[in-house]
Formats: sequence, structure tokens, C-alpha cells
Amino acid sequence: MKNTNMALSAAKAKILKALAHQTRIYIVEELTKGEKCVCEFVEAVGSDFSTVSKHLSVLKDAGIVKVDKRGQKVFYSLKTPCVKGFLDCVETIIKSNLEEQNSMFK
Amino acid sequence: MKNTNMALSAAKAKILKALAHQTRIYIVEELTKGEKCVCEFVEAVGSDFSTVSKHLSVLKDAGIVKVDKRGQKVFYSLKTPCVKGFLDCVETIIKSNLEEQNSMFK
DNA sequence: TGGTTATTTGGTTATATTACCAAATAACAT
DNA sequence: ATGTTATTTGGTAATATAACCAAATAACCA
Repeated sequence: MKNTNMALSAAKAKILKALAHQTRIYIVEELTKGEKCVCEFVEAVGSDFSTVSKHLSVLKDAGIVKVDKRGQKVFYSLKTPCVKGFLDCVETIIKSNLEEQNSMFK
Repeated sequence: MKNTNMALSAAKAKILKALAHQTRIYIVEELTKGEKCVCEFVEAVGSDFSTVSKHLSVLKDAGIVKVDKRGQKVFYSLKTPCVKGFLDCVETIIKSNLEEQNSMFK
């Protein structure tokens, strides 16, 4: 790859990879409503505690969420509010894809 | 997973997975400047023609880009303009991560 | 028709990601 | 100190992704 922008693209890919999973998107969307502890996600997501914990650490390593330990519980919250608008765009794409599919049956 | 929102999260993950690759992000960012043919990306990206073509088809399947064949060439362009703001948020996250790292050495 | 350029498709192998289990750590209550 | 709850970490097996090569298509030109 010739272009020096490639390094920046790689950095961006790292962030997007962290978001590119069903469970992690669900987590991030829940966090747009406010902080939550790991235990709450375990219940909602229905996976093993360790699985949820690993998903959260992927998000943390990417710098998308931050952690706050209080007592026995660990609370996660969003670090960058723009993620919300971000996901709105993804929804726009999904809607446009659906419209396209629907128009095939008209 | 209990929540019915999970299906929507899965759909969103599909879109994000399509974007979560160094080369594909580079391609999308180039496309924010206007349409380009496959051959132009092959040169810029420095991978095999088949590799680039496959990346483009991932983006097409996700509904992020659209295709226009003209003569011997195939031109790709962005389908949803909001992707640009999307990537700006990713850049915001990267900057905030860098600032955090820098502050460790102060 | 035959050749050339542009692109896609199929196959294969290497690499990365995911999920679960079991064990380790951490904080608090008894 | 011991137990209990909340969470993280390490290991492993299953699955998904990526890159390259070779072969197949497709459009245009001689």
C-alpha cells in the first residue's frame, strides 16, 4: 500500500473491528442510555460471564468505553458520545437496503 | 439473548464488519471524494486485483457502495453519504486515545 | 474471430475471532 | 479467616476472514 493514509486507515479499522460484533453493538447502544455494570449485560445478553467480560475489554482496549470499579461491581460507560450518531448512520444504511429489497417486489 | 433489539444489533454488526478492514476503510474514504474504478484502487492499495475486487464486493453486499459498469471499467461510488461523518467520529476516538497516552508521560 | 484489458469467481492455506470452561483475583460480609 | 458475589484471565476448539493464485467472464479493438 503506497499511501501514507494507510496507517490512519489501519487505526480506524481497529476501532471499527471493536464495534463490529452483535453483542458489542448491543452493549454500546445500551451504554448510550447511561452506565451499566457487567452483571446487567450478562443477564440481557444471555452469554457466559467471561464472554461478556471479554467483549467489554475489546471495547475498552479500543478506547470506546471507560471503566469504573465501585465495590464488588464494575461499571462501564461510553467514552465518546459521537458513537451514537455513528450508529444512526448504520441504521440509515440498513433502511436504505431494506427499501431497495422492497422495491424489487413492486 | 433475550432482547428483540438483538436482531437489529446483528444487522448493524453486518454493516460494521464490512467496514472493519484497513483496505475497505481506505476505499470508502477515497470514495467520499467521488467514484473510482477498481483499477485505481488496485494501484493505490498494492494488493492483487482479486483481493481488491473481493473487498469491494464486501462493501457492495453490505449496501455501502454501488456499482456502475461503463465499457471495460467498473466504477464504485458511495451509496450513503453519512458514512463520512461516521468516520469522523472514529477519528475523534483515535485522537482521544492518543491524548490519553500522551498524558501518561507528563 | 482472436487478442487485450478489466474484473470476478473458486480454491486453498494462513491467520484471526469467538465462545465456552475452568481457574484466578478482588471486594465485601460473616 | 472463610465464604460469597462480581469479574477477569488463560486455554482450547470451532468458525470466520484474508490473501494469493489460477481460471472464468465480459467488453472492446484489430
